[in-house]
Amino acid sequence: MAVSKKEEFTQEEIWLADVAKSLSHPARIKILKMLNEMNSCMVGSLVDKLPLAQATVSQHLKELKRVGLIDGEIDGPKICYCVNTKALAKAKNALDKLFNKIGCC
Amino acid sequence: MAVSKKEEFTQEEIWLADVAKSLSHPARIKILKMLNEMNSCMVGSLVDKLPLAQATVSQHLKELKRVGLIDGEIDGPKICYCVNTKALAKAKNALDKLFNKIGCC
DNA sequence: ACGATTTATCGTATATTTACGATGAACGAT
DNA sequence: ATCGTTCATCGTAAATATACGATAAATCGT
Repeated sequence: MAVSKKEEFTQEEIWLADVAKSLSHPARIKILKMLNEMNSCMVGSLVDKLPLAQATVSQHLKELKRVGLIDGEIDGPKICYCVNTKALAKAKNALDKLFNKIGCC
Repeated sequence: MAVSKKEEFTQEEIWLADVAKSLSHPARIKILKMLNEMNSCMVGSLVDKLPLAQATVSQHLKELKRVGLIDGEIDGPKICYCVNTKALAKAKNALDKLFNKIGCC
């Protein structure tokens, strides 16, 4: 795009769009599910179960971390990722609010 | 990307990611709100209230239509867009389900 | 039929996303 | 101190997204 017009919207709209963007790839949806289902949340475990290279998984984790949906905790040479339940709740509430608002035409 | 790996995920994950993608731009968030708030849902009315050119708004509408969140109804030379409440409810339920599933690590 | 109005589509430029191999940085173990 | 393990980052290539002006298509009114 020539220039982004995103800054012309409200902070709430920009933030919500950003959260949606972080959920806009099936790998990231799956990662969020896996972080909850698996005992271990090391990056290697995720890479093993995803059809993606380690570098790519790391990029997806970075995107989820960017919007705060997950946190990474250093554990020796490994890193344990986990869902940030607070951020998750905030996102859920905002999306619920949006969906409730837009009912019908 | 060299090649998309999206087809390696479940249909549910792909679809949910697609819905999230359609919500991943503030203009599209705003359009959904406006379609509900405004009496008229003609494209021209949307263009008037958005900081974007007509062609760009049309593109955003196309994206929302692609995933089924809105429908367009021909009304003479104009087109009246409205939210598809059924698709909206489906999206809301799927997102709720996802958010409820992923609690904590 | 003609002109005005409304919206979609085309063409295009630039930015961002997705993907991977290679490399680097941090740590534990020997 | 060195080696293997783990993960992030860099560099890069290709796909997709965003934005706009210009143009086409459809419709209504005259």
